[in-house]
Parts: sequence; C-alpha cells; structure tokens
Amino acid sequence: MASTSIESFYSEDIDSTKDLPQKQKQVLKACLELFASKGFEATTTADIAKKAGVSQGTVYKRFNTKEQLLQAVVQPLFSKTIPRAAKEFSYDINHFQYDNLAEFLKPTLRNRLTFATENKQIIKILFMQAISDPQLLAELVKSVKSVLTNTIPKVIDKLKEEHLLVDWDTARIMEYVLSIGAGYGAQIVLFDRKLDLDTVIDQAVEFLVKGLSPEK
Amino acid sequence: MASTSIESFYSEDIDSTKDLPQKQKQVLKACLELFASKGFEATTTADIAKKAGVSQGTVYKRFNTKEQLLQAVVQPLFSKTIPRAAKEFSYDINHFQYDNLAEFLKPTLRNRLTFATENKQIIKILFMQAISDPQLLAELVKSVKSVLTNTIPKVIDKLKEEHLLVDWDTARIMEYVLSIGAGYGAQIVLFDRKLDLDTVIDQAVEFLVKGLSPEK
DNA sequence: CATAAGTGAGTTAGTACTCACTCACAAGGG
DNA sequence: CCCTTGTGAGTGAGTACTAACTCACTTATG
Repeated sequence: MASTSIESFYSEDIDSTKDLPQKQKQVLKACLELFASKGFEATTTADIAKKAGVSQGTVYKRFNTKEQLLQAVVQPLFSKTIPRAAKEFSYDINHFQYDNLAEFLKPTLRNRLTFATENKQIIKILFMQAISDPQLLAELVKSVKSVLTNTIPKVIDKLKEEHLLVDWDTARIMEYVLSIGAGYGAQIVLFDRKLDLDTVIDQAVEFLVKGLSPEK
Repeated sequence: MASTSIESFYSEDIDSTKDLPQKQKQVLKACLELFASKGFEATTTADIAKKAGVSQGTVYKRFNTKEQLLQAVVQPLFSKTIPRAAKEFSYDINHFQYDNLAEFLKPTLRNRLTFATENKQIIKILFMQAISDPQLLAELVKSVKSVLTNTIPKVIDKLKEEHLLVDWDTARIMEYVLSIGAGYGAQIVLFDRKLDLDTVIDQAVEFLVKGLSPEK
C-alpha cells in the first residue's frame, strides 16, 4: 500500500531502457509530464523541446511524427509502468487479511482511491485519450487485464465459496463494486472533488456489503 | 417516456429564436452536429461554413471568435434544450406508478439509459468538454440542477417515509444509484458497448433494492 | 574517421480571422 | 412612381500566425 507515483515509476522504466540516448529519454519524460498536464493536442513540439532542454530537431531524430512520439511515450507506460503498478496492487490485495467482505473492500477501495488521488493528472489524460482512441483503449485494458481477470475474480470466488458473498456471476459483482469505486474515482480525477475518504469508504462499504451479502 | 432527441429539440429551440437570420441559425445547427461528431477543436470554421452552406465570412459576422461561437451554440442548449429534456424526465418520473423501490427504479433506469443511447454523441462531447472547462461544467450542472435537488430527492424522501427505503442521507442514496446508472451510461456513451438493457436493469435493480431496503 | 547524435534556421500546410466589396431591401424626398 | 440613400446580411479572396516537420550542417563518440 506504499504510495505509487506513475511518473517516477515511468522515469525509472525509461532510464533502464538501453539503446536510447540520454536526450531522447529526456524527450520521453518531458512528453509524459506535458501530456499529463496539458493533453496531447495542446502540447506543441516546441514545448517538448524546451522542457527536455533539446532542440526541435532532436525531438524528430528518432520519432518521425508527433503521433509516433505518443506511441513511444505510451508503449513503455503500458508494457512496463502500468503492469508494475498493477502487480503491486495485486500483491497488496493478496496480502490483506480478511474474514469478511467489509474487511476486504475497505483497504482495497482505500488503496485505489489513494492511487487515483496521487495520479490524478495522468489518469485523467490517459482516460480522455483512451476514450477517443480505441486502439489506445485496447492497450490500456490489456495492461490491467490480469488484475481484472485473475486477481479480483480469485478473491470474489473465494468469498463466494466461503458464503461471504452472494452467489451471482463474478463479472456482475465486479461491475457493481467497480461502478461504486469508479464513481468516487471520477469525482476525484475528473471533477477535482476533495472527499473525506474515511467516511465515504465506510459508508460505501456498508452499502456494498448490504447489497452483496448472501441470503441467510 | 417518448424518445427525446437532443438534436431535434435543439433545432426547434434555435428556429424559435427571433433576431437571428436564417443563415446564422444554420450556422448554429451545423456547429452542434459537427461538434458532436468531431469535437470542438477538430472542427474547423471552414467545415462549419461548408455544412451550413454559407461563406466563412458569414460564420464570423455575428460571432467574432470560435470560442464565442461555442458559447452561442451551448447557451440555448443549456438555457432551453436541456431544461426541456429535464422537465420531460421529471414529468415521467412523477407519473410512474410504484409501490416499492424496484417499480420506481426500473422505468427510471430504462428511461435514462434509453436517453443515453439515443444521444450518445452529444452527451459524450458535452461531457468531455465539461471536464476540461469548469465554467461549462457549472452551467451544465445548473441546467439539470432542479432534477437533482427536487425531482429525485422528493421521490427518495417519499420512499423513505413509507419505509420502502433505508434511512440514509438522501444525497448518499442518490450517489449510489447514480454511480450504478452512470456505470452503464459510461459503457454505452464512452465505450460504445451494446448492453441488453432488460437483463442489465433487472439485475442492477435487484442489487440496488437489496442494498437499499430498510432493515426489517 | 565513420557513424550516430544533435542543432536550429528554415519550409510548408493548415486554420482562425479580416476586410473591401456586393446585394437586397426599405425609407423618404421630389 | 422613380431615384437616392442607408443598412444589415452575406461573400470569398486574402492575411497573419502557428505548429508540425525537414535538412544541411556541426559536434561527439567508438
């Protein structure tokens, strides 16, 4: 449950790639920061060159179009950074101790909403970009797929077996929990609302437990 | 529960405004269509002129910048069209017959998800524009405020009085129902998913009723 | 010294915006 | 009933600017 800054993870991932000159790495990092704060369209190649401390020609040395540059920025993000964050989340989940639904949901929700708060900008821009670019969306989904198809379902199935959870489709249960979580996530990320996480989570979990407990 | 196309409502609203020459009206209508299909930034003034069947000069005769043009397009949308759609929704809600929570939620959810399906594009563009433009967001909220502060709370309070609904804060209950609804709305509007509304609504209502029924 | 990395002053394309002009029509004076 | 004048709508070629992209050249490096 350590705090996870996508940006610094990304920086590490870029630094660890071989076959890329220092200045090109600076370009990629500058892009991530600029895209996150201003969005892709609103960022000019001149902005990028300035922020990276290189000339415009350098920006175009490796990456021939702005579009290719976006691909180059996003590729390690999806292939390394996000999977790493997802893995960390999976690890956290697998190490929570819980004997009932509430004890599982509370730290999980807190974990994700904290993550959302700490990475607002990047999540927002990634989300908006993905909405208008189906290919990007597909890659984004792919990069968190394992969490959605393994980690979470495993917990749900376990809770179902122990009769701590209603016996509905796993996907269906996940949908409801995700909707409630995404509702708060959207308030934080998209609308910049400051939430009192403690209250909000306690109440949301109370509702979810009520709605998802098996009939006695 | 009649189908409500924002675009045709808007067209009527524009036609009924005085003090605006025919060609200027065409410009506004063309803008709504183009903004909805391509987005604001991606739409050029040349596109607008062509679609409206006027010259570029005409586009700028009344509206001095593209930004002002957006304002001019959006203003009647917020002051007339959306309030009209909201009123129709309020009317529908007040005329549903229901003796329990499920009977209220089902037609309401169906009504909104149908509306979302029929107005995908406009909702998507309005949503994305509102996310990156706080002033627009404020106006959007204002235009549906009455529904959020009167129509829905009235129903919730009534259900609470009749002990058909758990005795939580009205705002809190609304949040959960909206989250679940918005979850499906997002799938339809943002990710173009085709949902089997019947199944999805029946199941969601089953969950909501379970989670929101008062303790016996 | 050959190859890769880097430079920055261009070029080019596209887009928001302007302006000198035409046209249709209405009001008013002879 | 014409003619003049005024006005607001409309035009489209043109301008100013911006932003992506190029290239002849310089500098560093194995």
